[in-house]
Amino acid sequence: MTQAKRRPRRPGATIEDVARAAGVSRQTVSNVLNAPHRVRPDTLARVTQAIERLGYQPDQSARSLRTGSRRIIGYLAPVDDPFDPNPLMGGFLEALVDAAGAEGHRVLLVRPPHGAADPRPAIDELIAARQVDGFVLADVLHGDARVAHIAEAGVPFAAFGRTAPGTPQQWVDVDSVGAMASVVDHLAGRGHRRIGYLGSTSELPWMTDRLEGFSAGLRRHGLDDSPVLELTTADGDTARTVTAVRGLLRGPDRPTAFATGNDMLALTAYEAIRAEGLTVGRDVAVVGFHDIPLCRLLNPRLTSVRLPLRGIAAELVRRLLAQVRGEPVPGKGLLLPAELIARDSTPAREA
Amino acid sequence: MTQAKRRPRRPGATIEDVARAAGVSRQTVSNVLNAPHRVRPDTLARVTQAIERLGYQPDQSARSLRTGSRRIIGYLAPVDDPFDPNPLMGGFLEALVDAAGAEGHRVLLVRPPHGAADPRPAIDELIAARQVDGFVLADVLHGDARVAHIAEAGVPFAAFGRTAPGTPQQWVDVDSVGAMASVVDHLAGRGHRRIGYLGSTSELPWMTDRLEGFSAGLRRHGLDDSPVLELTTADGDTARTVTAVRGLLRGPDRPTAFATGNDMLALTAYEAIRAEGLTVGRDVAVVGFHDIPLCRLLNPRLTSVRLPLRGIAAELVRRLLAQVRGEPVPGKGLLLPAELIARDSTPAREA
DNA sequence: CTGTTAGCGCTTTCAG
DNA sequence: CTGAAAGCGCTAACAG
Repeated sequence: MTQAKRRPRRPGATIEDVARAAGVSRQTVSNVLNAPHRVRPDTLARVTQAIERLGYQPDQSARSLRTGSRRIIGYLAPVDDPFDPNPLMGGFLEALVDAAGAEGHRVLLVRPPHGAADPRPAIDELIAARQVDGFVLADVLHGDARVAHIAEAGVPFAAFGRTAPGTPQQWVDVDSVGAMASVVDHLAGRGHRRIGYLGSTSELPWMTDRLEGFSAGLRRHGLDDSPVLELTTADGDTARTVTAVRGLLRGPDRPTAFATGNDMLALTAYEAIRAEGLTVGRDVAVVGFHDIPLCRLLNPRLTSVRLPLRGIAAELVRRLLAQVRGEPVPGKGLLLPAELIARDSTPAREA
Repeated sequence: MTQAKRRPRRPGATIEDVARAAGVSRQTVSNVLNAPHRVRPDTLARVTQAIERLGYQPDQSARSLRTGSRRIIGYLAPVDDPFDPNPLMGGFLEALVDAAGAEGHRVLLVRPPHGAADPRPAIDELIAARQVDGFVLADVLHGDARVAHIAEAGVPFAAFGRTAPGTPQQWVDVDSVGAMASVVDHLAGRGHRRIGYLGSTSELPWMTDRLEGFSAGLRRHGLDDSPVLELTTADGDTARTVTAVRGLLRGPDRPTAFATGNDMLALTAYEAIRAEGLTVGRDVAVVGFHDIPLCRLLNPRLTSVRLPLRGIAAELVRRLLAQVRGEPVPGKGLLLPAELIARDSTPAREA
């Protein structure tokens, strides 16, 4: 009685319970779980059945203590930038949880406390308490302080976004250049010869990549000496952006299509086009970037570039766990292609 | 040497290292951490210093194994509905991580594997592996299967959204009725007498609450016998919604303002208003709901209702941990007020 | 192929 | 107030 009182254990079955139920010893049960091939088939069946019946699962804390593997991945979420609403936060996180789950790992969310900018203490705590096997980072920039810190601590990680040359090249990223070039392909294929680009002044690598891809696309189609219209505007200042786009639409060589750096900018383009009395899609085609859910709700529905989030997540998990397990890992980063989702904002044009 | 080889331990310091460094025994170090008052001040100082110096933190697995407390909260994320983009996924999750962190807990993400609809196996695994102390659920509906399942398993939980009468009333929710009534207050205060409502046909409780709050607000201002304009349309069918709203705007008693069930519907209202050649804000005021980042980017910037996500998260964590610790918990749910953020889409009107 | 033994790092009685 | 001893549930050596 006192003993029962003393352990406030949840009704969870222990390995011993299973062993007793199956008439074997603890270690046999352990073997069934961790090295099934070393157990005789009939014994295995009996034990497996007992496991099922009792709903047994090893206590992860005990297992971790013993093996050193936590089966948990720490996810360092980016701080959401309200001006470039992050498609990652929704879709990528889901993809990451799925990918980790497929490998028997869970995802623990890490964020510096509200107000604190430096994520390193939060990272250190997790490492010191040995709560994670490694980290996945999103929105990684070249000189990312988090990467440097984690790398120095000698903890495995994998980054969504290219890391600096000096640090481990454990990253996966979207081929933004190629993606934006394919946007130009798409528009050129629909007969557009004057294509504007609506980007952002931000120096974020993916933003500069998109502009670069746009230029490359124009060149590929011999449009680089046709009126190239590049417009970079201050983030968040929608009204000014609308004005600028309207100016372009009134100019002599009015663009018949716009490629944009993200879906919100595409929305701004919609507004400017309408303000000029033109019809989006028919008069001026628009392509967004990110393919956030909003795209399907706009009128006309917005053609956009969908990031391969599931692929990225899977690849990140694969690389991270390879490091954790001490398996050989590719020493180079990986670039994944994005996919253009054609919708009503870029209709096929009459010849 | 063989011994060193055999344990692939991360360089983390152990309690023994600290004890040795401070010249005390292990248990004294443990006491310093878990019962500081039982340690002599000078000893405490010496040990604390050693802890700092070594960057020591208790191994969470070992601690969990011993105490039974995991210091981890499982978060059951809602499956994101593309037609009612969930403001929770971003803001609420951040708020939850913060609130949990303030109580020394971390957040583990739970989702059924991609494709699988039933979240219960995922929940059961977590419980059986004793990986979490309890759950926080979001987007909880009255007859929520997850709640029933977790409650039956006898595991502590706290829900964002009201649970059914039969189940434990461990929930926190937004006062949607009051919030929408205050939207009417806001509009009535700006002189509007004919206010339309743009909602959704969905039977989601918060949506019906918003409509109810709208009606209550009208009544409060004696507007309930003025032309009450309620419009419920099918989710996602933007084009049809625009048409319907345009119809209202052409009618005899044209509304001068719209309250809407969410920000995307407000965006649809913008579109309809413009299509009628009217100006949003000046001719027709619009109020959204959720205050997603988009609100600040629209032109004019959208007045919207901001959910008290931080308050909700804090209260959920408080209630959950009270259960975990066996402290008394309030047997009733809690309703928190939302806040109206006035912007340019509802300008003060000239008399 | 199965059973015995030891110990991961920590907290918690219980004596001193 | 501090030291010794036990054991949480599990896995990995080794012996049978």
